[in-house]
Amino acid sequence: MAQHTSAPSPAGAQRDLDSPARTTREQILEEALALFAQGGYGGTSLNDIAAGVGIRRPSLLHHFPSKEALYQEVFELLLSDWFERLAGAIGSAERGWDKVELVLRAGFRFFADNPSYVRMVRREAIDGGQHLGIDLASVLRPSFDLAADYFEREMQTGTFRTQDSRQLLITGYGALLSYFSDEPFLEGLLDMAPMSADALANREEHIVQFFRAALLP
Amino acid sequence: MAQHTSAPSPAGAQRDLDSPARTTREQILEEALALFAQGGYGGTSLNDIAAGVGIRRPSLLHHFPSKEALYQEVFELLLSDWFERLAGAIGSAERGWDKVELVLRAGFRFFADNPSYVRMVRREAIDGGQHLGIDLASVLRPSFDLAADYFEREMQTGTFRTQDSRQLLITGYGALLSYFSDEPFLEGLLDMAPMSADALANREEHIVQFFRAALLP
DNA sequence: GCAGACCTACCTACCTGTCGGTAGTTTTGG
DNA sequence: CCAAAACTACCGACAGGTAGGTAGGTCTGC
Repeated sequence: MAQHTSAPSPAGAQRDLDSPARTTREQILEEALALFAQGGYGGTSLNDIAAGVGIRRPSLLHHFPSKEALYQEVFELLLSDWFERLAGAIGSAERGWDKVELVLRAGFRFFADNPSYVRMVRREAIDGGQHLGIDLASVLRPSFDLAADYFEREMQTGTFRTQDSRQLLITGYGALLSYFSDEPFLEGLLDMAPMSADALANREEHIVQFFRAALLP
Repeated sequence: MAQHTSAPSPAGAQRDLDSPARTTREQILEEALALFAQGGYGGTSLNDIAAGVGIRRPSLLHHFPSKEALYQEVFELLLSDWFERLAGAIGSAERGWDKVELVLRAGFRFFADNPSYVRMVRREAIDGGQHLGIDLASVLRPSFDLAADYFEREMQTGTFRTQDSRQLLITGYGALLSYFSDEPFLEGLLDMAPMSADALANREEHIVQFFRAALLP
């Protein structure tokens, strides 16, 4: 809330031209995202983040009042990116299985593009939102309920097999997120790097095919 | 290694009679499991663990040489419990879907009985085994490969639908673990407590039914 | 000249692990 | 049989290190 909207740049003028010239604030957010995702809240020090940006810790604290405030802002950025990216697929006019596949693929690709997001969300889901002012579950709950309603409607018309829609969503959540959040572990379980283009294509097709088999009568 | 083999008890005499009278060492392991699962390695201090047992930190370090050694022993205990509990289901003589259902249910119930185990494993999977001498993936890999072989054989005989067996296992892993590891998050997403008997029964039936639908032709 | 960005130096709180010592029990040997 | 020796379990105090956060000064660009 109360977006500072990139304080230093005059009025958001030519931002696309000098895109590599990010403000220090943006660099901090970027570095913080990567490190929080990698090491969690407690496992990441402000020194690490500052060093990654190339400044000292007090300079970082000039841009953000505290570690917790920085973490919250990273998380808010994450959530707004998430909603923005999935809005198209969710709001699409498709029906039945086509829409599910659309959302599934959009989610998968978003997570593949932003594995750090997945790891941060997963950590927060495990911890139960200790470092977060906002409650992750209450933010996601409206979408969750809408999705459950969608499945139930399609089940009643016979488009999908009848089953517990919320359990289905939880399973989908687990299938989508686990691959990215547990990538360091899967790395040792598979013969190929989980984030390679080939492996990602495999995974996406499997998920789509798997859910189609479970949903269509 | 170099097992001390329960130093205090004289010669392992009547251990079953005074089972509630656990040794301090056992109490430490128990408390450490709960706290490591809840807060992770970095988020748990030896003071917290010692306080939970009712002793001071130096006394705890009398029983374990270091925090890392304690963590490793907790994890080894976890893994041996895991293998012991699932050995029956995995070694069963059943074939085809019946065996999959057996293992699925055995795993589910083991995790339901030991949610702390799931949370510790999940944290380790995310972190990639930073605090562990052993590598989780290499320990689990033989079972993983055996399971993949099993699925592939059953697919070739037409018992199961043909699909990527390793992707299938990863999806099963995600479906089973996520429910327990992310319980604090799911608590806010559902209307019932995820670990209540009703909710657990729901979840178990969903998983079994879901995988049956995806596997059977 | 002044505001924003950055710095060094410092503070307090907390962490793990060690040291020296104590009380009580077990082992040993004469 | 019993006292000396050894061992177990515990503790308070401390050392060394790192964390987040603050105070105050310097530099730079408008």
